Amino acid sequence: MYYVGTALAEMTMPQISPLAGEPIERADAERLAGVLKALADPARLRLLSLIQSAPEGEACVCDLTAPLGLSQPTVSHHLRILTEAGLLEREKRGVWAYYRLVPTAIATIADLLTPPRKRATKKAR
Amino acid sequence: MYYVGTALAEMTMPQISPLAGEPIERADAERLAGVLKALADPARLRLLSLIQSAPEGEACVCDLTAPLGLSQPTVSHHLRILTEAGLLEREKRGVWAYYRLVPTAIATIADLLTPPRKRATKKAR
DNA sequence: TGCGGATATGCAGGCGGGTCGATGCTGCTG
DNA sequence: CAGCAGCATCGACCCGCCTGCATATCCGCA
Repeated sequence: MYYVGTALAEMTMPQISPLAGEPIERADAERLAGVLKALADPARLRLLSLIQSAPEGEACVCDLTAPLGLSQPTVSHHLRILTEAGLLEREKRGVWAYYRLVPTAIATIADLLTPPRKRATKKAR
Repeated sequence: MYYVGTALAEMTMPQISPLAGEPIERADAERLAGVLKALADPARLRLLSLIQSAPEGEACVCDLTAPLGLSQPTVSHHLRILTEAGLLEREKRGVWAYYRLVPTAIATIADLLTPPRKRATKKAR
């Protein structure tokens, strides 16, 4: 849950294909589980959704506390987890901290989950 | 974590597309989080992988305890969670209980996660 | 320089979850 | 019918996590 940010990257580089071909390795299972844990929370799913649908695709903490109905520290906590998981990126402009989705992060997770599809090593299409 | 099995079905019927267009609803977020919670565990990911790569695409508990290095009750516990989440189906033949993947369950989750696909909503950039 | 607003961090309480050992249940088999 | 093997359930322990309150930190502004 700490360097899972790198975990996502490490899983995309080599085509691990977790639920595809052969049994997944223990280390890979823990990495993927770490990223999924970051996703497996109602508040964090709503945060991702809110940020993604925000005007410029970005939002600061002060815009997110009210829709979620959670305290500011709690929202910051969730944003931290999502960022460390590699799903969000943070940019501080002045006093505000703007969060936006890491472009292909979620799609990468979806690909890792999607089973058969015949894992093409590079691009056979 | 109990009737999430139905939750998955309820989310596929209408195209909720959680992380797509507009902000996700609270109830939908909880349903999706429930299914993701079932996935967000190393042991359960390995179980899915082991079962999926088993000879006939099915496996009984006794085949799964050794590879996982977990006790039989713990394995049964995880299989129960996966089954209730709608990811596995159980068939009892004689003394053995055979588990297999629910055909499109994981792919459905992947689809729910996969973002807009350039849904012409508002964001024209 | 000092104040105020926006965030992040520390701390603590409460709850849910992963694990195991013991036990109950069911269906084979001798 | 008795014994046993495969599996599920129960109870308990412990750890991690979600949450809020209090506080610290950072930055802009007067």
